[in-house]
Amino acid sequence: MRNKDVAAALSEIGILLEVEGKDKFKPKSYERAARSVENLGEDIEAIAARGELTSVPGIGEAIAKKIESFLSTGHIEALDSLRERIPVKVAELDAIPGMGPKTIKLLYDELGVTDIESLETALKEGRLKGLKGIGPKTETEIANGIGLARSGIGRSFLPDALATAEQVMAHMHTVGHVRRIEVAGSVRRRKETVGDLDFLVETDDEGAAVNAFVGLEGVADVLAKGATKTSVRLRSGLQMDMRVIPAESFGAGLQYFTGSIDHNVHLRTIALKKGLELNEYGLFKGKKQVEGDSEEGIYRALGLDYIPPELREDSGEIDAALTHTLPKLISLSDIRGDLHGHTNESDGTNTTEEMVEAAAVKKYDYYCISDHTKSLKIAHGLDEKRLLNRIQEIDELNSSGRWRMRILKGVEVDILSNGELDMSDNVLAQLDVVTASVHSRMKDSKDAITERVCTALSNRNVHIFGHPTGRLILERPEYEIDLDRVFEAAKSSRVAMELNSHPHRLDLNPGNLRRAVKAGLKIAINTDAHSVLELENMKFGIFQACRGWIEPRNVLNTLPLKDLLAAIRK
DNA sequence: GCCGTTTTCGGCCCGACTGTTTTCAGTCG
Repeated sequence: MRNKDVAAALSEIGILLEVEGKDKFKPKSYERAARSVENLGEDIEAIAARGELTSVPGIGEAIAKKIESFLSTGHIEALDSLRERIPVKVAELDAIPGMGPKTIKLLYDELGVTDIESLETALKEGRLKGLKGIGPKTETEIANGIGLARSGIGRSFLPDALATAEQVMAHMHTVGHVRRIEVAGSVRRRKETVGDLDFLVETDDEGAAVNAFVGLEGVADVLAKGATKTSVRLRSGLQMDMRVIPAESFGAGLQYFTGSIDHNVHLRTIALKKGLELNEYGLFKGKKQVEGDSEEGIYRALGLDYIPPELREDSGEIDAALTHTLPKLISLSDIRGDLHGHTNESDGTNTTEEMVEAAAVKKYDYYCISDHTKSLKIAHGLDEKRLLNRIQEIDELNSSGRWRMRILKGVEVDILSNGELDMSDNVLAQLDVVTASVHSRMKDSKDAITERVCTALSNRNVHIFGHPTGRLILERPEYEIDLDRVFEAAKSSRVAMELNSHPHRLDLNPGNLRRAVKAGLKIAINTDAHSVLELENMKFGIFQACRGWIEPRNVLNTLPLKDLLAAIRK
């Protein structure tokens, strides 16, 4: 059972209640709970098993009971009876831009529309005409919305979104009469994937800024164009919003549009309790603006330490800011080396020397070459003989004196299905850093994978557990694994958890990073680079580490070489 | 339905834009 399924069920209850229209606030509770579950770092089943569901923000007694029922039976009675009363695929219809609960209800009551198919038929037959509140433009909007929903345009990976944002900002600077432009939203929070881009602009010529924005290369559609807010959709499907904000409100605007929504709601509640009011134009006492030009000022005025965007998920950061216990987050400059990288000896594209040279340019103190092992045939993995040759080769490179940086001898050894390692112990013992990873039989049972991993980590030659959950974002879910047991085993054998920095992996996720550190484990932030270019992915690992509240002292590869080697020695 | 430095009841973020309206409801973020 996946968190996504639980979130979808809660969200459906929320939308159905909204369509029903009896209560204004109940639907919001379900939607809040659904968001909370969706963004949970941990498997909801594990939390339920501990009886701690109500400790999740937005989940109280009633919703906890419903989740438990869903986990054990696959059903929620309240959802079943709602579906009976309103037999409409509300999630499907709600996903159409421009369609909300009121429109769904109207179309169901008047035309019997229950899903995208019947909506399309009703449109084609012209049956929407004459309905109260639906004119020709709304009809067109719904028709276009169906196309968008069908095209399945979803979320973009952070690196792609960031690259687009950089291009937009550069262009706006040259033609948009822009004094200042920032990207806010989930991009600024460095989420793994983002659904749209939010820009904040300070300008001396609003008209010029708006025209520059709607005239950007690749704009397919202008969704809204007002005095301060403009929305466009690119041909790629990505939606971009721009808000024009005056200088005295820029910090408030940045804070507001960075979100997350739950962080903001929490912040506004604190403001209200202090007799203040917070909106995108500032922090107000009555009509008087108390703060607004800087984010720092707003947090300070609310009695909070400054909260970095990566932490703004309403997952404890506001309490920590109140009590001055926020983490001192890691940054890219804390990283002294990279402990996981491939070469063309296995499935990488560059030679060992090319990878080493590129790592040296980064002024690392050390770089670890860790190719795959023999059972990963598709990656041309190394057997004992080839690995021994590599050891000798790296010794020679180190003694050549060509680099000040130390090249570490490593391997990414496969964890076989019985928990044994795909390389003999006496060869592993000759290496500096051994990362053990799962690359096969990912659909085995939770018990099988957990047992297999715990066995592997008990091998005294293993230093790091690579990409611990095996997920590929937007592509492949995590394999089922009991991380609590794995963390326990890793703690007793002094094995670190990898934070794999590849933007499609980012494994461990933020919630699991926090739990790993809480369990007393060290984190190794590695690129797993398969090419020189991928060494740049370290920054995405750092973003993710920040989202996981990681401090430099939690991380293995912030240590100088000597300390690193001492730390992993067993 | 959730939640608590106005705590177990009574609130619940709030502003911008659009379309179909003659003053506002619905959607969105």
